Amino acid sequence: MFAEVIVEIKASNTDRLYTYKVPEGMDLEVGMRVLVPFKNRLVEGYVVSLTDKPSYSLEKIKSVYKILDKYPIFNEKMIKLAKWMRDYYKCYFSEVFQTIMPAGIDRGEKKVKLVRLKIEDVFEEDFKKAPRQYEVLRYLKKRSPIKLSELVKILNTDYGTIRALEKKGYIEVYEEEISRFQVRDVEKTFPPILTEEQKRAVEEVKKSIFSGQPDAYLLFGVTGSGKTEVYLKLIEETVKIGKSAIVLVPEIALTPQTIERFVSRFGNRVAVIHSGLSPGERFDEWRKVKNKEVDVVVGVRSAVFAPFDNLGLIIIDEEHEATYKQSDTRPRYNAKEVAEKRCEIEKAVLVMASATPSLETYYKAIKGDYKLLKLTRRIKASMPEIEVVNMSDELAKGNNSIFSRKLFSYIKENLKKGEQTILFLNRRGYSSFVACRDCGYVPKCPNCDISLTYHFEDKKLVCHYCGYEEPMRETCPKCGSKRIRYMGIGTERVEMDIKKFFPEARVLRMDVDTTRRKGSHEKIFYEFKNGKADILIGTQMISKGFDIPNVTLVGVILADITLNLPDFRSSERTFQLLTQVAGRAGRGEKPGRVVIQTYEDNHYSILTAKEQDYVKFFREEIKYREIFKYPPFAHLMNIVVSGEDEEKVKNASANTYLACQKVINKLQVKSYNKILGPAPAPISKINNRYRWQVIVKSEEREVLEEIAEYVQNMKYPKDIRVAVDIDPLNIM
DNA sequence: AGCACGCCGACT
DNA sequence: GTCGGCGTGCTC
Repeated sequence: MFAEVIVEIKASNTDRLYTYKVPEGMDLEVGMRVLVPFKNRLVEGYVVSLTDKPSYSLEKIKSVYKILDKYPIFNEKMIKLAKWMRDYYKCYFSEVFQTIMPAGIDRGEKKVKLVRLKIEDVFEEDFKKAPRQYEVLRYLKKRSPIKLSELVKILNTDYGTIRALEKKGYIEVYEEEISRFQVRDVEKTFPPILTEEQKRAVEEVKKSIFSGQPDAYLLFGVTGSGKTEVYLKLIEETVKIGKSAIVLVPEIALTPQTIERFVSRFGNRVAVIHSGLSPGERFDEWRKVKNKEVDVVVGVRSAVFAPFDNLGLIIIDEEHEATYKQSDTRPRYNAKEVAEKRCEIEKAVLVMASATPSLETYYKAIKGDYKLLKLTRRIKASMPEIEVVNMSDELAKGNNSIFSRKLFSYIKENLKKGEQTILFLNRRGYSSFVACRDCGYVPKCPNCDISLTYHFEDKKLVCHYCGYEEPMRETCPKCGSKRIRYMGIGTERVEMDIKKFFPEARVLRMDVDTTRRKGSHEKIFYEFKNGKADILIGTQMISKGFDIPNVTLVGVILADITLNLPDFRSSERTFQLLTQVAGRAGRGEKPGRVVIQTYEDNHYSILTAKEQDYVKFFREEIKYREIFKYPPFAHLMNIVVSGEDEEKVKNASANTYLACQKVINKLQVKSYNKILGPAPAPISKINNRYRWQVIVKSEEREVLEEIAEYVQNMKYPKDIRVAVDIDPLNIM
């Protein structure tokens, strides 16, 4: 018997199958990890298939050295998915396997040290000089075995004492595997009665689930229309026929409140995967799935690889969210595409859901590639009233505060009525940059090409890219002037101004700076939900999953921040963000209102968000996409060349450009294509590395794949790095 | 002649 | 990725 193995080496010329002999008596299975001799050392590898006839000259074939797993970690379907990912994202097999493998697998099962009494007959006189040891033995007579850590804690003794007893042979210290599985203690809830719309959606998808037809749906439902309830019902149906379900949720929406909804319905049959898990905990959740202890996984991007072998349903909540795309590490995959492929392989049903679908998804839905389901009405409440305020008018009327008169009076009213307010601003810190009024000097990060953001609380200037910090000086370091101007606003500034104008208000702020510590996110959320504060100020982390009935006012402090980013998706992002934030208002009995402050009150993103008309936004935006050949009418590829020597980076990116052209000429591409650049990336230096980029547009993804393959195998100077992202969601 | 260094290719 | 082979060029 021979094993075809992918070796754990990240290089293009080793990214293929190697054949090894399976020694007599070795119980090797497909999907296991092995240690194999490679050249003159041992490397880790993944067994992809077993065969009788080797595809390599027999005399050169070596033998598998060792099996690393007790059971296979990938099944045939996952290996098929891995192959697809390798071709589709143009990366190495080993990178895919590493991605779909649970982090922490080598940590193995968690072990606990236990202490057991070996000799029952213990005489006090033997321990005249060691009373503490005697104490331990006396306790063990009552309770044995016991956890070592517990014993030490209870008797307030030390490990030396234990070791001494072990040496004398009175006790034994041994290890035992434990599962970190804790039984959750939650009240079970029962499904509410569904609305007609919800029922219709459920019935439709149910048909596909039952028939095993790998259909893909877009569930297009306005905020507050009860999408989660549809998920829960569909999962219930899936589990009923003995299959399992995966629910993908964006990180920021994976709040305790969301988890609770799933857990209260499915109890302990749910595993949760979020980014806060340690590798060991991650592995535990993975193992629960493997051991069939759960039927449902709720989790972030990587949960799409949950090792179910009877998958029936994948749900992607907030389908439009960019977090589903892995942009920093290879493979630069999109969990949405992977889910679609996995469903195809497993004959499972895919349900993508959003109140503001991505242009690509909605386009496919109306073309018929996805089945479109709609939820048009809110369950409890009506849609909130949205007003747009032009901030230049405010300025013209002599109001130079960051609050319009309208928003100001609404906040005041809400405080009086005891109702809650959410203020949204998608930028943290106090001011986005500072400038000297006299010489115009703007402090910049020495490592990155970006101005420093002023953080008032710790009186620091901070780089939001590399984390560089320096103290805020009172005088301009260049000309010594004391007249410093604070440009642009952040959440910290909003908080300060609210406290200034409404000293009686209880205020909370939620952004990266206030949620750095574990659990602080939950803490702030519950404090606000339980009415311990009147106003919550935050960045986009407050735009999702917040279902708080007493919130009747939402203020968008400045919508233009997202609108003016140098990215063709900025209109879409703005519309989505505004709709999502607005959706936080008036979710209970009381009606909600929303005030959007902006300098561009005629922009269609803002106008359609005000009207809460997604379709209208879509029709407007799709026109631009077609004219400028952006997705969904073409695919993009971003190639970022970086290095410490700017000249070398510039040269390398020029060569990259030529290579792109060469491939396109060689392929004789007739469809639309365009190579943009080379040009410095929008942030032209990060962490002392200069960055240049080449962007390629093509109607055919295959063209981009060819280029990606070619460029990634090109020879570059050794300090130059090239990062290729096909179908990027972010081209900064 | 002896060796440091960098490039290239192979690895089952 | 990593090791060894080999050519180049410098030093003893």
